[in-house]
Amino acid sequence: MASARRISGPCRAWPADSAFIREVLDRIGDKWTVLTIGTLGAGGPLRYSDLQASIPGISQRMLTQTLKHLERDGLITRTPYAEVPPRVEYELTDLGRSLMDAVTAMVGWAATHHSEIAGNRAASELTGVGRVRSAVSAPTG
Amino acid sequence: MASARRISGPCRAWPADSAFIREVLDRIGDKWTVLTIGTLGAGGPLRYSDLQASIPGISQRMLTQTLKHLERDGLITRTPYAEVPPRVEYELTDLGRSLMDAVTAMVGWAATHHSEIAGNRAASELTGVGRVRSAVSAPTG
DNA sequence: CTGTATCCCTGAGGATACTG
DNA sequence: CAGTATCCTCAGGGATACAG
Repeated sequence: MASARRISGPCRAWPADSAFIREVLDRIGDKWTVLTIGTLGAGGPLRYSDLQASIPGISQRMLTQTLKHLERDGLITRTPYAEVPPRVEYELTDLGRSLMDAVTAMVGWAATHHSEIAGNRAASELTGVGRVRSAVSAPTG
Repeated sequence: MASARRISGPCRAWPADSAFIREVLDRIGDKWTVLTIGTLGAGGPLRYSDLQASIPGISQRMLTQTLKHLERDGLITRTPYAEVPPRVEYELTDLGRSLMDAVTAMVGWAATHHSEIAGNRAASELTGVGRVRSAVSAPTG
């Protein structure tokens, strides 16, 4: 047990214990973050209310929080205009755009394979493969 | 080609309302899923206990659930051997490997930029930019 | 060894009301 | 318009015990 890692069995070539994996997931694993980045990437500078309108279902709380996180990490810029009524515009930085590219790739993968996945899932339903919980459906003796 | 990418105000060019975006996120947004796929991708066929050992911190519940989800979607195969003691091996399918590639790209992005992000975040701490909650730190007025 | 079933707690996030 | 503050729900997921 105390011996180092068992190279022969499990392979530790992957940074499963690396903190930055977690960092990525915290970023792109949040659907609002992805949707926000995608929306900004597609639409150039957008203001708060435009973002809210463009991302169906997002709450003020989540939009604000997401924007702050993204700004904090340097993925977007926040530009307030000292006029009335108040106006604030958000825009992707270069860093943000680079993430956008990676995200787009993921979305591309999803677009390509999601029907296949759906098919597999449907098939699994029939065969009972991969059933997570022991189904409420009693076998009806 | 839809040149209708012109944007005035909110842009709906992004499938922010598409269900399959959500599907992807449900998949790759889960850290255990990513770690599991990564581990399987790096180490060939692995058994249950090897996976558990290779993914620090994962609980039996989560490992089982993750594996079932992945199997159900056709991303991995589950191969039980009728011997004693019981042995079950998990392995990526081609579909799973294709997702692995996309995930690897994301991880690559993270590896490349995470120090930059960390820097931005640290800088933001100093300037107070992007503060999510109104800081406990009273301005010592 | 390979799971399954339960309990339980934390915190993500929606709804709502208020401010500058 | 552009947020902030608060309440409250509910489900993700850890710990644990049990089964084949």
